[in-house]
Amino acid sequence: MTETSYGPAETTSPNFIQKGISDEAVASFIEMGFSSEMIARAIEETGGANSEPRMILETLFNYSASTEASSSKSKVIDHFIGMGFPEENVIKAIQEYGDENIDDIMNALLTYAEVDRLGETKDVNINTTDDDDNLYSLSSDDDEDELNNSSQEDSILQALIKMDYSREEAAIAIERCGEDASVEEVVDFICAAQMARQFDEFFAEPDKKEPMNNSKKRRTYNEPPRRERKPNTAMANDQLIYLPKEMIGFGVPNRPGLMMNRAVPVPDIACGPPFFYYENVAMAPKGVWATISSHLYDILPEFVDSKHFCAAARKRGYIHNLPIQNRFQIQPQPHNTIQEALPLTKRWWPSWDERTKLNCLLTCIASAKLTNRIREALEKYDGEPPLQVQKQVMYQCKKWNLVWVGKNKLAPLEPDEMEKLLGFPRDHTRGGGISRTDRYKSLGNSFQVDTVAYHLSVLKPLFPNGIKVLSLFTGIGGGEVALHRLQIRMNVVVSVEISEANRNILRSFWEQTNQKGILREFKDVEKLDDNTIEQLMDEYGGFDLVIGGSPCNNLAGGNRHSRVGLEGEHSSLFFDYCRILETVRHKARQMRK
DNA sequence: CGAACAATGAACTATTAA
DNA sequence: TTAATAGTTCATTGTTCG
Repeated sequence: MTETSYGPAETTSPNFIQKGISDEAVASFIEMGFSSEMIARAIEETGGANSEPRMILETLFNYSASTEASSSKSKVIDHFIGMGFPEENVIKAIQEYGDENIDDIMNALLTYAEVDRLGETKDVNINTTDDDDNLYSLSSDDDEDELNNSSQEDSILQALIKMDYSREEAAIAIERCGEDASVEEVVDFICAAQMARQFDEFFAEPDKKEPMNNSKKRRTYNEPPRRERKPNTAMANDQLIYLPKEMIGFGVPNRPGLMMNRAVPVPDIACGPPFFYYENVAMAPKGVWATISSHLYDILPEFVDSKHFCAAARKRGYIHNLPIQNRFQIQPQPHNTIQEALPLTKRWWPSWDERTKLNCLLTCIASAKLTNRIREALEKYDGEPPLQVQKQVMYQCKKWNLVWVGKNKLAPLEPDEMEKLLGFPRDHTRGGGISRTDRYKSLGNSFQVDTVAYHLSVLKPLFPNGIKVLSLFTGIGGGEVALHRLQIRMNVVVSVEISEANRNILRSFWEQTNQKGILREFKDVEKLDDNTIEQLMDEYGGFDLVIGGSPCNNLAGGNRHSRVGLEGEHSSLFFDYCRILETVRHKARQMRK
């Protein structure tokens, strides 16, 4: 990865920019995640100075498609890097053992990791090298209290911890699988255990079957501790759904734990068509997801953190009746770390800020005064500030998602950076008279496109001739952008969105991407009555997909004022989602007869 | 000038999980 | 304990447009 310019005054452009291709075009390719080398090659191949941006883009897509399909080697490399092994070790192992035998590579990597670890422990105090790469390699300094155990069992434990399993979980799994078990076996065990746990949690009925004072009742490890405080009585009889420790849903790319089938199948009554896809915040007040699930055919939510897809966290629950096999990612894939996604920040990132992922992108940003105060505080010190100061700065960085934009200079994300992290095209929310504040608001309330597209990708082979979509709470069109980037043709989109600014954004996206299908816009889900829905279905021949995430204002943790649960003023619109979905499904059944 | 709108910054707060 | 969290309200200042 070559760093080029970092400020408007710099004029050191890469060579290919002089060849008649506009800077903007090149910048947008880089924006999309293609490397300078690839772009140069694509320009060369499509006619040099005379090539058109469209042709270049097509060629670039072909590159990424072909590397995806033909190079099993790069796939294997990605696989192991995804597990958390350092890239250099992965390449070394593949050079040594080829890319065929996964087990051999795994064993080699474990050996390297072991060697590295022993090496590290010897020179613990020589940790303050100026090597920038240190920032981006996985740090495992926090394991210093457990040294000198080089048994196979321990190396497997280390590997599992590197894969982000908890020490406790990994240790239990190793114990159950026996000393001689391979890493794969242990991972399989953990996955099976996760599935079983999901199943148990969904079906366990603590209130009915066993009295709560039965202390023998086995508690799952992520069950919250019992409190003296009385639980919310409105929810006391509801079945609770617990959040999984690792928010990977039915699986995310490049990580272990991919499920081939749901632990709890979709009940017959909810099986498509039409398909539906519902989304909301994962960390809603207790009992909310149980209620949501009970209103959506008791389908178990899929909880996914978008940090597995991009450089920002976004913990969300999704309830849908889509198949889960053969999912794929949209291309080009987003950058995986803050430093890759925002390359201009890399230069200013201090070594004591170890973040590689941002926290959840919200609707509010930090004040300029705050970042200025931090700058003034940091300027007092020549080198690294004292630990206590570092700690306070990091607290603010994490709280407000600040990034380094200059020496001692922090700033909140710009709207275009949020667009990029969320998987939208550049300037998706720009123009059309929308204020900056409203851009933040709309973006903060949006889908993460790569995550949603991964789930929706299963629709591509099912609808080769395009689909008809009913999009509720459309917002800035996260679902539509996902479908577009999946190259699934949208024959009809009936969109319901209350905000005029957001409707404008979707309409201009529709025009800019030359959509041939019909875009029909409504304002208010509450006013979309059953008659209208049936008329629309008659007119268009039904819907193939009902997609939407209902308001989370009254569920979100950030809300100090009215976090009152699903019945809140805004969040209760969820019930309109249910009403509309059921109307569509009922009508669809009638139309099939 | 003055109304309307946009931006700013601070003070709010509690549930949940690890 | 620490950490995270698609947020709301309100006073104030800035900006635009007749």
